[in-house]
Amino acid sequence: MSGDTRERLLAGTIAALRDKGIAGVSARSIAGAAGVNQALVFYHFGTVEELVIAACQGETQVRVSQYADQLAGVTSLRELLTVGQALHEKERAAGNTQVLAQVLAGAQTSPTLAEAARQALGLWVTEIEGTLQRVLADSPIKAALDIPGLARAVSAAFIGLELYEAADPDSTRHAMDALAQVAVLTDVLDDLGPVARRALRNRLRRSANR
Amino acid sequence: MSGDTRERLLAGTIAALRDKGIAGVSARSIAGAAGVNQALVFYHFGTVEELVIAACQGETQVRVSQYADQLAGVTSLRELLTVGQALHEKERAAGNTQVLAQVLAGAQTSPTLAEAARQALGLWVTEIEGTLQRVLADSPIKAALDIPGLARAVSAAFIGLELYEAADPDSTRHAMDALAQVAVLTDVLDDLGPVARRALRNRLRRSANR
DNA sequence: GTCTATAACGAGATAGAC
DNA sequence: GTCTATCTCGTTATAGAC
Repeated sequence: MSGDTRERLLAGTIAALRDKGIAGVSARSIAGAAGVNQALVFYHFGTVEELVIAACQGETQVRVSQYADQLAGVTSLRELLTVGQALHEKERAAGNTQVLAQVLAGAQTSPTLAEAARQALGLWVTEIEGTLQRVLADSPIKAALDIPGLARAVSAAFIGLELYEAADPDSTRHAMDALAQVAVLTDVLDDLGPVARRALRNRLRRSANR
Repeated sequence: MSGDTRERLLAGTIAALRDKGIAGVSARSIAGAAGVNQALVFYHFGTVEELVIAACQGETQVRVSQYADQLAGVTSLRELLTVGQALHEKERAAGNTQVLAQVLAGAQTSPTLAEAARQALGLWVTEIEGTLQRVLADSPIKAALDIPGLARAVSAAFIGLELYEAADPDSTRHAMDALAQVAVLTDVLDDLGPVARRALRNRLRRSANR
């Protein structure tokens, strides 16, 4: 039953990454979590690193597509933040953002791991970028913002928050709340009257030229 | 020459953490980077983990106090972002934010490492929080924001960006630029005329009550 | 495809000479 | 305080029985 073993190993890798971090993953810890023999890691994936890469890719694809529908329904920045927070909660429980964060930490050492992390994060970035583009389509602040860059900043910020949560859960909750307030602020900006709107546009033009 | 060896080991730990990540640090790799005998790790610090904790604490204290002066001179959010970017660049070159990120990644496994990361990040958070408080003292957006939470979010975001940079340097640069634009936006908000200012205040009050 | 056994090596940590 | 030598264990990875 080869297919089943492969799946078990992939799931076991996610579990090991989540529970022990990048420094704690090994063929043995993965096999233990998967409930299979250690040698099968090498039979099916060649090296531990290849297995980690495969698990990270597969998991991220599943997760991103799972949230694509919800993100497609978002119409404001505040809604986006709400979805983002729900996402963060679920991901935290399932431990998948942790996986991304740990692979990213491991990417420091290994170029192949770095490439895998880049691609996995790229999936999230694409999704967020599209949503931002749509949500801000009619906003006066759109012209002032580099949306692709913003999507990348948001993605990176979530990774940082995920890591931070392990060290200081209370602080992380505060941080999430603060981000929600920032989103409200931009909503307010979006919602100004025509006079303020014009002032804003001028002010932005001045800033851009400096 | 005990003091010297301790220093070498602490510096070697930073270097090892920077170059090999949390998964790659070991008594041997640290001793190699420090140019001392492997057994001295245990003589001076008991365990590898204790050494990592000591190095992280010491390095962060030095770094934070090094930037305290610059942060004290900041008077606007945009300036803060500029200082932040310069800080990020220098830290990147010296590899110290990396150290924090890697320790944070390792904090998943070890409660003692988690505590060390919490304290180290707390030093940055305190500094940033104080600066934000000062910079936003006269701002209409101050009331709408949870500044302690914001300081934590900013700190976590920088950690995420630091990790991201290893995997995708170009994207990270874009993200940093986008963040600078967001700061400009808040500066604009700060700089509105009295009419828009009042509208903003009302709008924020409504948002807060929802 | 899956298992056991094992080779080869690096890890943390300690004992003891100097 | 520093070194060498060593113990014990966990690691990757492979060979070969089933």
